[in-house]
Amino acid sequence: MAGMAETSPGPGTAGGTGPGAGPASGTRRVTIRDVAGRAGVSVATVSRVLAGNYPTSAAARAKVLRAVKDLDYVIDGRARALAGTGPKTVAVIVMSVDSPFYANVAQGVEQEAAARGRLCMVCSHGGDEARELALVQMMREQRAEFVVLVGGAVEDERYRARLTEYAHGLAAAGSRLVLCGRPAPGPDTPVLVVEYDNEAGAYAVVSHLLSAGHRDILYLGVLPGYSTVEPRIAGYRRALADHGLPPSAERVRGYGLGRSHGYDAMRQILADCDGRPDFTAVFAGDDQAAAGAMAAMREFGLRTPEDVSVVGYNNDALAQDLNPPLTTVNIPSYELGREAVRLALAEAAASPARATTQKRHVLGTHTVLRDSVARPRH
Amino acid sequence: MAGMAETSPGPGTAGGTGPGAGPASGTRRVTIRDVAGRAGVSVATVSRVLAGNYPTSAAARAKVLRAVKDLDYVIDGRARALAGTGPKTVAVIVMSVDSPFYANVAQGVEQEAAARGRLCMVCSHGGDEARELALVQMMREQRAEFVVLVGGAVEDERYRARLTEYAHGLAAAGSRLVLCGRPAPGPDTPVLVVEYDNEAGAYAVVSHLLSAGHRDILYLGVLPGYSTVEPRIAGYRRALADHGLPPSAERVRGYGLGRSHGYDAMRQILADCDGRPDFTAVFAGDDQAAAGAMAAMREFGLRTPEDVSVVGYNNDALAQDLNPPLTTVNIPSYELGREAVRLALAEAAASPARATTQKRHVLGTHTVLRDSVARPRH
DNA sequence: ACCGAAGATGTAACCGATTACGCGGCGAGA
DNA sequence: TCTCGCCGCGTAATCGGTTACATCTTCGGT
Repeated sequence: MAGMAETSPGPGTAGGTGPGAGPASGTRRVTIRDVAGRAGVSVATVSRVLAGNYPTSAAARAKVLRAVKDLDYVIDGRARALAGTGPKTVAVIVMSVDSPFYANVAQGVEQEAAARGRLCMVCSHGGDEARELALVQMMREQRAEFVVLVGGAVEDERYRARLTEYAHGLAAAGSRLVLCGRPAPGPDTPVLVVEYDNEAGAYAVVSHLLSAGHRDILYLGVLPGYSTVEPRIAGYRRALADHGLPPSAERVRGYGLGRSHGYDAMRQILADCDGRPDFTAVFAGDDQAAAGAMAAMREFGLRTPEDVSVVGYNNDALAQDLNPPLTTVNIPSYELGREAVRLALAEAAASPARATTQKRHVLGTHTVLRDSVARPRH
Repeated sequence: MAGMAETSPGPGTAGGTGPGAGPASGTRRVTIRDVAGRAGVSVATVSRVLAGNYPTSAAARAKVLRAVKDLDYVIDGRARALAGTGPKTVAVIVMSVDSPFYANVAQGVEQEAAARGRLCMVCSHGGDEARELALVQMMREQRAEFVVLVGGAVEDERYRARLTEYAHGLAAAGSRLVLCGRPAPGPDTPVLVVEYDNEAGAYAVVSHLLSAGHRDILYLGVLPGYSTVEPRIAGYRRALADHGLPPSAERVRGYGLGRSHGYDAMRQILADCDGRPDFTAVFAGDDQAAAGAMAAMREFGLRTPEDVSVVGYNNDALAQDLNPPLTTVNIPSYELGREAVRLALAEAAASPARATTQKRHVLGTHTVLRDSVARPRH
């Protein structure tokens, strides 16, 4: 099907049989009543034929289908939704679809939702809290089956309170809030959480640097209070400590993630030390920052990995095309999205009445080894 | 807040309307009638207060607002849509949100639509035609104000026919089809088109190579019949011809775009010529392919741009992080999305009744110069 | 020939909003 | 004091579907 076989006279040409069948003038929308009239049956029969969930005679079915085709009838999704049938919709709200991480998560949600017969809305607020709020409200109004909120945020008390309000509001409407890549705002909030282990990923990749012989490792990209960044720094610290290094070995520098922040921060750092860094390796908060840092180092004549080793975080597509290809931590962004949907659906099946529980899934990370790490010079 | 306790006797007790008044357990959704009951006014008043488009007394307004807050009432977007008010929705259908180009266009549509009070659904079919069809159908059912279809496609007769059917179907439902980055399927189809000048972009970047002294330029990345690729090859050919080179100078090789195709094709080519290429520059069909080609060349000991110059197409974010940074053709992907929305809305304002016209906008491209081009060796 | 079950279809009551229409109350002008 | 007009508000029709319930066949069993 879907083949539009049976070259029906296109909607433009559909003249044919009926009275005033030409869609050319009739500006009113074609309703189920029109179909019923043309087929000579009742609206109930039309509805049943179209839904296919009730026995109908072959004769009636044929007449209805014919009328539908003649009139080019398209059922009204909103009316159908109002009546309680039709496909459910789910929503995913991200900061921006430009970023590969968000895009991947959104893609995962989309795919899994589509596979389960839901249609999916992807919306973005560009970091604007007011817009985020408006989006959640809209999804509540649309009676979205659940809302996936993805990405980190600065976890201050005010924001946590807001999240709690979202969750309760959604729950009250029979819906659900799913947090993706960010922790729950509190223990009693009815949210579903799908996370990945930020701290462990950081621990592993820093351990990799340590076992390559590095002792002076710079962490690049601070974002105070940010829920995805703090654990990475914590993992960095724990790795250092576990290898017997004193706290004085910690070097945490540079504000912000993303390419330009990484670039600017590294330029500043290298300028301050006159091009002779006191570190032999860099752990960048994300791959974009790593790319920026590498660009800055190149400008100072520092080669990767001969002079300074570099590792990143995220395993963006770009990581493999840097020169040299970047060793980094893979986060299962796509799976994160799929899992969010699965979790929400499973939860809805388990307790259809009202969301009250909180569930949490943690997906694993792993470091992917490429060519940006070597043993330190000395 | 969102405390939702407030000892309200539960929605439904106010009017005592329904047969078998809801038992304590069945948490029915709170409707406008519940609000009216609690506020001691009629549903009309509630609606008017909430819409704010009709004079209401301060007393009534206060009571209604109070009841809304107490009951945590959220208006039903579907019912409102059915009644003909509420925000309109627009849809954008892409191949995948993973790809930077699609993501950018989607972002542009999203932003512009949001700025104009529409809510926006982003959906993707992974190149699956059946799914694309289903998506368009769904958007028709949702009565989307317009549907943006983005990206190239192989332009065979069958596909063109399909597009024509989409357009007519949407037009019949009072909606509109907007094509983004792809030509109209025919002159009489009611579609809106926003394109960028593929051919001119290719012409410009190849001219850049030519004026740097290159005479042996390889085009990499064929995709027969594909609407975005063919013009690039045409531009390449025209540039060569305009510089007085004979058709025999044309070298068009390699099937497919994307990183892996570029990598594989270049490996094959270099293997065939034993690492001694008969070209001094490469024009890759997109930046990803350029990245792959550069990786392959590196494996053969060929440096960019000292041994071979490289240019790409798209100006993906990745282009600036390749080593060396890639000279490429910028396409205004973000603007493409915004313009699609503007065009559709302008058109809808112009002829509210029924879409019948076809409009076309072409956005410009420009080449961005970076470090991947040098004068040829000899 | 009669009765009841099963099957197909029609009627009308929903779903939850918006809004045209009509009515009561109140202030102003005669 | 009696209208007239306006303002605020309630009643009910409407949007376009779904579906419980009633109705009308038709058919098999005895």
